[in-house]
Amino acid sequence: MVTKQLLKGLPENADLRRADSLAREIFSDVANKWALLIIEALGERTLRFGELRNEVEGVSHKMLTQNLRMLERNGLVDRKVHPTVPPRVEYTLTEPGRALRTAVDAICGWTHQYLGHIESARGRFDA
Amino acid sequence: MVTKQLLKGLPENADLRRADSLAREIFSDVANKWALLIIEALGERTLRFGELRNEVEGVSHKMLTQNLRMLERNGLVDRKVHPTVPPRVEYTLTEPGRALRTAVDAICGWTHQYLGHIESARGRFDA
DNA sequence: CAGGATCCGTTACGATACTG
DNA sequence: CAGTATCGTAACGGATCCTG
Repeated sequence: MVTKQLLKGLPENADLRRADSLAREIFSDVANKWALLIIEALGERTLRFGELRNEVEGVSHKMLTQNLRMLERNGLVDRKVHPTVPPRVEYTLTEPGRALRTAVDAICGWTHQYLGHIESARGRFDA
Repeated sequence: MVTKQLLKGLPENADLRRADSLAREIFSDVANKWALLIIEALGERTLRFGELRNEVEGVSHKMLTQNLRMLERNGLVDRKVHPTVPPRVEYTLTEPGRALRTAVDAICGWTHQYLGHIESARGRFDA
């Protein structure tokens, strides 16, 4: 997908190329720090905007809304607005979102597993 | 890891907080589009700089070198320079790199699996 | 409380030119 | 061929304003 397909521009591959560019687009959306951290923070829970802001350490108001809109647009999170005052907006991972989360979990697990390994690699490189 | 730890600044948690910030740093390094695409492109193979540039579609010379340095520094890729002329530089995933690749594979698989799902979600959202 | 809009500095990125 | 350096532009991202 992600790597180069050796399509020679044959007409019958038109939809294949379209799917490929769509996949690339989705990958670009999803493969960014804040999106992945938000997905990880949501987990199995339903969280309000403010709660999410507390959970995802370091995220700004702007980045949170921006990424939440993107995730909602791609159908990874469900956004439920309660028409109260003050407003209450809850976010939950959808099924595709939860499916992606298992991959994010793997990355988080990997990070911890190789923490020491990476730290010493850095030490060697920086010398 | 990634989500907020409720550490109250107790001295005995100093190293825990350090590990956490390191984990965050690594996560930020790794959770970016180009890094993940490079890891995916390398796979089990050993590739030269130019080959990698062809495999990772759309990557610029600059982004490729920049991300390769970063991955090398973190010990995810091994860089082997052959002292010939013209120079020949080969890149290979290390064991930690291959471990991370399984997670990247999962994301790629996910992308394809939910492609149609996401496309229709977008259609609904944009309406 | 959620979130849009604006301003503004910082970084990412591509293009180009130059070295061993 | 691989890599560094520079430069100009575009996108990112944070702070701060305002609205329902």
